[in-house]
Amino acid sequence: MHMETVFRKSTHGGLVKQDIKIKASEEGFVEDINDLKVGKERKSIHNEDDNLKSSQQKDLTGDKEDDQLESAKADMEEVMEENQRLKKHLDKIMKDYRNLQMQFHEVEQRDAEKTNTNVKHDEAELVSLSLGRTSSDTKKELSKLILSKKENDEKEEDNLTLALDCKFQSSTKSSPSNLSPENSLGEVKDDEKATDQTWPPHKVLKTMRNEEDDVTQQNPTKRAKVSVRVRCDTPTMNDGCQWRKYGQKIAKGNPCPRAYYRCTVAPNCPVRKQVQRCIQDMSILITTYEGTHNHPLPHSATSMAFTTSAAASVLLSGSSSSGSGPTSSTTSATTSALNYYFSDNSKPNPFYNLPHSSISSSSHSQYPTITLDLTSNSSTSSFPGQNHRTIANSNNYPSRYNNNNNSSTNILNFGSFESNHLLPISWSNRNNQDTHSQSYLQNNIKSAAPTQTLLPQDTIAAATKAITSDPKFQSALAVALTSIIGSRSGNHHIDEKSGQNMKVTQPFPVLCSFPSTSPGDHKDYTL
DNA sequence: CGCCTTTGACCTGCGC
DNA sequence: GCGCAGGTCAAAGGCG
Repeated sequence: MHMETVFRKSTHGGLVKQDIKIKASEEGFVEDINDLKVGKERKSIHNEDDNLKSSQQKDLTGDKEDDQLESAKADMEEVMEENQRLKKHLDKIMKDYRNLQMQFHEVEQRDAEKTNTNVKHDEAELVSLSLGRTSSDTKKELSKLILSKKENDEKEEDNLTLALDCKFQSSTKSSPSNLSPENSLGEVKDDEKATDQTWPPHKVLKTMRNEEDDVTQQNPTKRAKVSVRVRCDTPTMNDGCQWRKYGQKIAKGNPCPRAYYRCTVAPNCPVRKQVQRCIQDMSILITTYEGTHNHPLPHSATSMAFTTSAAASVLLSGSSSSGSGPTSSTTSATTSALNYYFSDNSKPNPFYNLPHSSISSSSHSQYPTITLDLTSNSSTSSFPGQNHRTIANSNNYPSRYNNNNNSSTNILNFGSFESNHLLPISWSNRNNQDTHSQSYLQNNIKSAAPTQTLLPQDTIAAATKAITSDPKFQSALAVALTSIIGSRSGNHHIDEKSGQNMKVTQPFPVLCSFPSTSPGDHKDYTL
């Protein structure tokens, strides 16, 4: 890995940054920040053109030429200063990258020692997480990082039962089903099938259907659920997939019926979702996804799938800290409640264009569940009485999603993010299937922001420090990085056989704002 | 006619 | 063992 910075001197002495690249191809990590070129360069060039013209009319205005020369010099200095700032920015990025790499190597070494003794035991415990990316050695290593970190977490917290197994299969071996971004939702290995599926004779049909689910057998005790809360006037949230309603129930505590949908994109797809109105706010639609698609996803569904898989990865990687009940960690300050910001730049969408959202997770129920709250705003909470400005338990959530009182479902809303840093994620509607919508995931964990004056700085610093020092946070971070890197490195063809255009034709600009341990010193990573 | 929704019955897990 | 609640099945009917 080395950084390559090329500065070219223009014919008029102006310093033009031609290209800045971080070459880390051996790690599969290539960063191109050509876009960092500042407008002042253009301004400089423009002024240099002016200088040319003025030189031709030298005999007319000598004083004017001097002024222009001085202004050009001033511009040059500005450009150089800007370049220095960019270099510092790059240095900071590289420094953090090296730190992560060093941590990775350390954990990898520890993992290698443990693997020999714990492989068989772990395989039965692990939840497969494949974020729908073609793999490279980098991702395998990163998955090892996540895995090993998870093992460390398990050692630290004996009660933990959830583990993470990122399976990045090689591009030559991966099947289309494994390329589905939603494949990360709590997939478990087949070896658990025998113990988990003991059907009575009258369940032959169900058994046959489960056997047809060739990709996965999902252990109901470990598969993750991803609940998405959005403001939506339509009966269901259009997430791009095709669903067939197979049931409806009045759940206790909520007069609004809960509808059960099954994915009909593929005949044997095990993915199901539940849709229910929030009792506290009928405009809020709660959609809970469960299971793993065993088929290529329509292009319009990949965004939501990616979002839910990322949320699930956060849940699975950080479930130990956010879990509730007897298995929950007591380190409530390190609760992995991250703040996800979504917006949509491809097409205005009243439902998805929600720049401020939050996620929370809980595992008090049978399945670990993560809730993506896309209804909340940093200034206006969708839940009466819920205060997002504090590190508060979201006990005002509907009881189904947060009926725990053990501080296990926390929301850390670290305030709003500057609008120019917001990068969008689009959950495409069927209406724009023909357009190449860009999917952006921005995973922001805020350390400090000007808008959070209501939150004591020491509280912010303590919480931020607790989170960033939490190995589970690092695991979640690694998962996010893995998915991001994978999405960029491959221009991945998710579905080539079916002819669907699943190719990500544009880069995947994701900006992660990683918190530092001191307020006001957060680092921005443009991936 | 095929697909989808509706809806009551049935199954299963869990708590008491 | 019983009751409750959640989840699923499948027949019936609607709709394009």
